Amino acid sequence: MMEVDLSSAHRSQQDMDLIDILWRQDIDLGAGREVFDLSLRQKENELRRQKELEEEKRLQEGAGGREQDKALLEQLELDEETGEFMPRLLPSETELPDTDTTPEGNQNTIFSRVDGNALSFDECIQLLAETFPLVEAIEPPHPPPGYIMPSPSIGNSRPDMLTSQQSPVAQNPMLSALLAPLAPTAVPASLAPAPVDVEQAWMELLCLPELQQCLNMQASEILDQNGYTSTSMPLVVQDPNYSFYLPELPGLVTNVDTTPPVPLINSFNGMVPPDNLNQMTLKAPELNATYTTDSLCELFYTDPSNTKPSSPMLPCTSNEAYPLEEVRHKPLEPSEIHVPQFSLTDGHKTATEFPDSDSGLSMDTSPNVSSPRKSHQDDGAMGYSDSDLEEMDSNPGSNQSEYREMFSLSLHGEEQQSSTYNDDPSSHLPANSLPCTKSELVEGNGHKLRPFTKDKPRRRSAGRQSRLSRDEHRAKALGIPFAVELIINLPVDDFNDLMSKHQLNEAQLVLVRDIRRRGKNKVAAQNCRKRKMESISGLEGELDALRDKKERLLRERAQMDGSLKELKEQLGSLYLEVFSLLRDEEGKPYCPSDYSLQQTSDGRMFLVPRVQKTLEGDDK
DNA sequence: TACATGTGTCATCCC
DNA sequence: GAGGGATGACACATG
Repeated sequence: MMEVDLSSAHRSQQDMDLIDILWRQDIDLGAGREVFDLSLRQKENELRRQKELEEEKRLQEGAGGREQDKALLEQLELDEETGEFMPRLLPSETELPDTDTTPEGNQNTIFSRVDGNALSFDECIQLLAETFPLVEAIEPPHPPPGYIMPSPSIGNSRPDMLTSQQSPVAQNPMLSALLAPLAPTAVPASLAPAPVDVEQAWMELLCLPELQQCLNMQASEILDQNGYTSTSMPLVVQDPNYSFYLPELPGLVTNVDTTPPVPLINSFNGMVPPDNLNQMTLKAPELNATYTTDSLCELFYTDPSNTKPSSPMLPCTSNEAYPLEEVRHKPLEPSEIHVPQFSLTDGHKTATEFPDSDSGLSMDTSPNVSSPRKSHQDDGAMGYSDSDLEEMDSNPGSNQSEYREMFSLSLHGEEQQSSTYNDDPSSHLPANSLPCTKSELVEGNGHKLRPFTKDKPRRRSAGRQSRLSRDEHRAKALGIPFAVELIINLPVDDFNDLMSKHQLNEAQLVLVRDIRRRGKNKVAAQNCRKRKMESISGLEGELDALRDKKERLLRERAQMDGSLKELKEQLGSLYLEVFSLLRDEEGKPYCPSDYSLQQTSDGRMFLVPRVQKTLEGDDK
C-alpha cells in the first residue's frame, strides 16, 4: 500500500525533475521557469527542515541501517548520465512485504540513507520522511476539474496523496511508468501546490514530439525490462505507427478504471460519428488549465470513435484489431471506400501512384521544387463523413473545429517552433494518427499544399479552407457515396470498377466525372503554374547572367578601344620619327605631305610619293 | 476601394 | 474516341 503511495509521491517529483531536465536542455516548455520555482522553493525549505530530523534518525538507527542501505542499493541503479540513483522497476512492487506499510517503514526499507551518495538520494530520504505528515497538512487548493478521485479498489485510497495524484503524470500510468527512470528522487506530495501550473507545463511538454519520441523509447525500455509484450498489454495501441503502449506496470497506480478503454488509434481513419465528437470538444485555450495528462493522452492517443468498438472500419478491441498491414493488403472493397482511406485499403496503392501530390493530387515529379504539399496518403486520417465536415465547416466555432484546432496546436507545435510556416509538414507523428479533416485535404490546396507558394502566411486562404469545396457540396447533395479525393485520385480502372459496382443515376455519374475532371484539371493547373513560375524564375536567372555578360563585354571593349588608341598614337609618332630620318638624293628630308611610307608583306619599306599616287588615281 | 495575388474552373489543344 | 496533361483566359476570394 505504501509502495503505491510512494509511487505517487515519486511521480510528482518526477514531473518536476523532468521539467528541470528539459529546462536545462533548453527545451521550450512554453511556460516560465517561475511556474516551477514555487515547488522548488518549498522543496528546499522542506529539505532543510528534514535534514535536522534525519540527523536524529541517523543516531537512532545505528548499525542496523546499513543492511537496509545495502538492500536499498540493490533496488537502485545508477544513472550513468546523471550520476543519480534511480529506483529500478521491480517486477512487482505490490508484492513487497506488507510489514513496512507505515511511512517510517517505507522510509527505512526503501529510501534509507546511503552514505556518500548523490544529494538526490538524501533528498529522497528527507522528502519521504516528511512526505506524509505534510501531505495531510496541505490540501490542494483547487483540484483540477478533470481530476478523478482514484478508487480505493485500484490501490490508492489515501486521500492525502491526492495532491500528487493530481499530477498529470501521476494520473497517467503510462506517463508515470515512462517517466519513472527520469526522476530519481521521491517527492513529497506537498510539492504539488500548483497543479494547474504543472499541468500547463505538462501540456506543453506533451506537445513536444521529441518528448513523445523519448516516451516511446522509455516505454520500450520499460517493456523490455519487465518482459512485457504488446500482447500482454491490457491497453494496446494497435496502430503500428504508434509504438506507444500503455503498460500495466506493476506497482503503478493505474486509474484505468476511470478511463475509457483505449481502442485503436488509427481508427481516426474511420468514421467519426457526431456523437463521438464529444471527445473533441476541448477548446485549445482551456487545455492548459483544465486537462490532465490522462485526458490529453486520451485525446492524442485514443480513438475518437472508441465509443463504438464495433466500428466497421477496424475492430477496436485489442484482440480483434486488424494488423494494419493485413488491412492494407485487403482487396479494395467499395464498401470500404466510404471515406478516404488512403492509409488503409487503397492507401498503399495510391501512395505509389501519387507520390507527391499537390493538394494531395499532384503527380508532379519536378526535381527542382519539391512540392511542399503533404501527400494525400500522408493525411491518412480522414475520418469524417461529408456531413460531419460540412457541419464542422459551417460552424467554425463548433466542437469539431475546436477539435481540429486543438490538434493543430498540439501536433504542429514543433513546426511552429522551428520555423514560421516552413511548409514542411513532415510531422513527427504518424501520419494516420492525425485527425486531419477532409476539408484540410481538399481545400488545403490553399496553404499547406500549395505548390509554389513560398513562405506565405497560411491564413490567407484560411477562410477558403474553412468551407467545403463546391464539388463536395454537390457530391453530398447528390448523395455520392465516395469521397471527392477518391473520385479524383483513383486510377482509371479502379475508378471505372468503382462506378460499375455502384448503381449511380445519370446525374450522379455526370457529377462524379465532372468532379474527377475538375480535380485532375485543378492539379494540372497547379502544376502548370508551378512550371510557369519555375520557367519565369529560370528566365530571370538567364537574363541576369546575360546582363552580367553584356556588362563584362562592354568593359572589355572599352579597354580594347583604349589600347587601340594608344597603339595608334605610338604608331603615328613612330611613323613621323622614321619619316623624318629619310633623305632624298640631295640630302633633303621628304615632305610628309608628298610621300608616305608603306610596308610590304615581307617587311620591306617603300617610300611612295603621294602626288604620284594621286595623279595615278586621277588617270584612272 | 483599387489593386495584387492565389486559386479554381473552363475551353482548347495535343498526345 | 476517351482520358488526361498542358495552358491561356477568366472569375472569384482574400489581404
